[in-house]
Amino acid sequence: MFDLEEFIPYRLYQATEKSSQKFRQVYTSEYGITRAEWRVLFNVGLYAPISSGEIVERTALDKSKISRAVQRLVDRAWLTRDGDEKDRRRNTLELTAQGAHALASLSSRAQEHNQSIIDRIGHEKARTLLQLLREIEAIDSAASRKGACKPDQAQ
Amino acid sequence: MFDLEEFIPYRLYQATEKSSQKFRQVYTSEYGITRAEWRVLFNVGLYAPISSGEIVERTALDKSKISRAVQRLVDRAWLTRDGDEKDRRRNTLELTAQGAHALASLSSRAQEHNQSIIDRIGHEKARTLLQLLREIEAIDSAASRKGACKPDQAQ
DNA sequence: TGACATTCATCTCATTTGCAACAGTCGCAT
DNA sequence: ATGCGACTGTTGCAAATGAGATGAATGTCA
Repeated sequence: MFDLEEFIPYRLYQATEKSSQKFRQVYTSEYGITRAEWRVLFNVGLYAPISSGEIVERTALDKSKISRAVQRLVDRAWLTRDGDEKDRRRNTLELTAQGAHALASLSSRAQEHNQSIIDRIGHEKARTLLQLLREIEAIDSAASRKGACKPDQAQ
Repeated sequence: MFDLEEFIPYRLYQATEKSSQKFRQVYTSEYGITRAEWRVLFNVGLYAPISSGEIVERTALDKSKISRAVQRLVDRAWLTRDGDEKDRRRNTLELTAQGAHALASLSSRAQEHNQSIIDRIGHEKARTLLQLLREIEAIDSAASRKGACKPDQAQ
């Protein structure tokens, strides 16, 4: 009989939720942003100048979700969104000073949070886990598909 | 500097989405159910008779989400929902024959899907991964909290 | 017993979400 | 240049969602 407890996507989901809980408290309660906004902020911080579409690829979130998250961050003056000069369909996103400050603060909290997880399970195990997760992510979704695979989820 | 790529909750989220993509196609396109409904179905299959509240605890999904998922499955005649005789606030959920049939079918698909992941990364690595995920899940969220941690998430 | 807090599930309502449709832009063959 | 398909990001809309309120059942304790 099939055992739900051994079903890898299920275990991954549960571990994701558990490991995210506290940090979600931080960015929702203290900073008033959503997970999508947090994703966008971090990605702009690391890869700016970057377009919305590139963030969609990196995060595998729906493009409309990214579009609206970007809009809210621009409204909050954490990001600037300028038209790309070479391709005017695209946006170019960058941090404002205020956004950079918020990101620095959140980064620090994320670092603490990550360290507490690593401390909990041990450094070696954490390294192993990250490596395994990268292998899971590398699964080629093009294999044996009937149609295109959609990102994001209803849950 | 903080590295998003090494942030365990982020890697977990990405791996979860990637590993769930194809199977989500199965239960959404072919069976027309949501992730929450799938969770409920499996949990009732494994632990029936079970109440809505117990599923909330097991899945860490929001109680209203579970309530509505149960409602839809009852409407679809995959579940029965009877009042508990000893505590009439509670529900007792069980599969109908039709629900059991759907679950058996979905289980088989889930088994295939899980096996394809295991084949991809290797049996030993899969075992290691599951063990590590269980350790992550076991993180005690009671440590150093200010308020209660909420389950589930936005987005 | 009676008063009152707690628990369970559902429901309400404002907000968020995913999907599809859309407008604007580009690449490229003609 | 022109037509046309592919792409980028936004928006409309129905459906899903989360937080808190509600109603009913139970527990607690004097």
